[in-house]
Amino acid sequence: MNTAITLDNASQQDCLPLIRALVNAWQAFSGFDARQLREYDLTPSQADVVFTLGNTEGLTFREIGAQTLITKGTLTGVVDRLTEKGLVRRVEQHADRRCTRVVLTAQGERLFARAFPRHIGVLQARFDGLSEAEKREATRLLEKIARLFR
Amino acid sequence: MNTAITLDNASQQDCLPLIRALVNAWQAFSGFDARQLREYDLTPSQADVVFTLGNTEGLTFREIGAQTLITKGTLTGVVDRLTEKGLVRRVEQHADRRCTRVVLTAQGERLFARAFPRHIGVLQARFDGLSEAEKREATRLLEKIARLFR
DNA sequence: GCCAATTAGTTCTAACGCGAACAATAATAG
DNA sequence: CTATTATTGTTCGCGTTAGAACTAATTGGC
Repeated sequence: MNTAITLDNASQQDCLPLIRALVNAWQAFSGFDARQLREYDLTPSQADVVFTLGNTEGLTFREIGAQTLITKGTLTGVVDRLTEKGLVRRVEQHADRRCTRVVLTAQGERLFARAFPRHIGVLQARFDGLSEAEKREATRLLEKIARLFR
Repeated sequence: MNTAITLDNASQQDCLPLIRALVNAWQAFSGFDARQLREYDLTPSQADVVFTLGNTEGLTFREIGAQTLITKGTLTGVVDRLTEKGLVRRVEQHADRRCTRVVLTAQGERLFARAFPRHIGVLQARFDGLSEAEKREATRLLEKIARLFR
C-alpha cells in the first residue's frame, strides 16, 4: 500500500473533482455577485467595504481588512476610489495618530440603505435553490475545507 | 407571509453564513495553492495552463480558455509570460489562420512531469482531512451552487 | 527615559481578471 | 460570388490582488 503519486495516476486523485467543483462554484458565484453590483456602480471589493461600514461609526483600515479579507495594500486603493466617488471619507484619530477611521458619507449611507437589502435579497433568492439542510451541510463542509488549508 | 428584505433583517438571511464559508474556503484554498506553486516559480494561472497542456499535442487559446476558465484577454498575457520563461511556444495553424496552438517546450514538459504529480500530491494530502463521503457531498453541493449562479 | 520591536497605513511591483474595441480571417446567406 | 456575420487572438482601460519595502507613530523591555 503506497500513496506515491506519479504522472500516470495524478489525474485520478479523488480531490480533483472536488477542486473543479470548488473552482466552478466560486467562479459562478463571484461572477454573479460582480454583475449584480455593477447596478450600483460598485466593484465587489468596494461593495464589501461599504457593506462592512454600514451601521457602524466607522472602522479603521485594520478592522476593515480583518472583516473583508482585503489586504491593507489593496484597501488603500479601494478606499481611495470610494473617496473619489464621495461614498466614504478618512477621519484621523487623535488618540492613535497611526490609525485612520473610514466613515460612510451621507451619500454612502444612502447607497448602503438602498443596495445592501436588495443585493442580499437577490443572493438569498438564488441560494433558496438549496434546502436549509443543504445550506447547513455546505456551510459545515466549506468551513472544514477552509481549516484544512489555513 | 412575505419575503421582503429590509435594512433591518438583511443581516439575518440564512445565505450569509454560507457565503462567508464559501469566501473563506476559496480564500484559504487559492492562497495555499498559490504558495505551493511558488516553489516552481509559477502563478496559479500559469500552472493552470501548463497542467492543461501536459499530455496533449497542444491546444488553441480557445480550448485552453474553455478548460481553465481564463478569459482570452488574460490568456494572451499568461502565454506571453510562459513563452518568456521558455515553457511554451505558439505554433501557427495553416488550416485556420486565425487559430494559434500553444505547445509545451521540452523544458515545459519537464516542469509538468516534475510539478504536476507533486502538486496534486500535496493537495490530495490536505483533502484527505475529508472522508470520501464528505468529498462526494461537498462536490455535489458545490456543483449545485455553481448551477444556481450560472 | 530610551532603544528595540510592533503596528498602521502608504507606496511600489508584477500579474491577474474582465469587458470592450479591434484587426485578421473564415463561414454563411442570398 | 459577395456582403454580412461570426470567430480568433491581441490590445487597452480600469480595478483588484499579494507581497515587500517604506514611513510614521506607538509600545514594551530594561
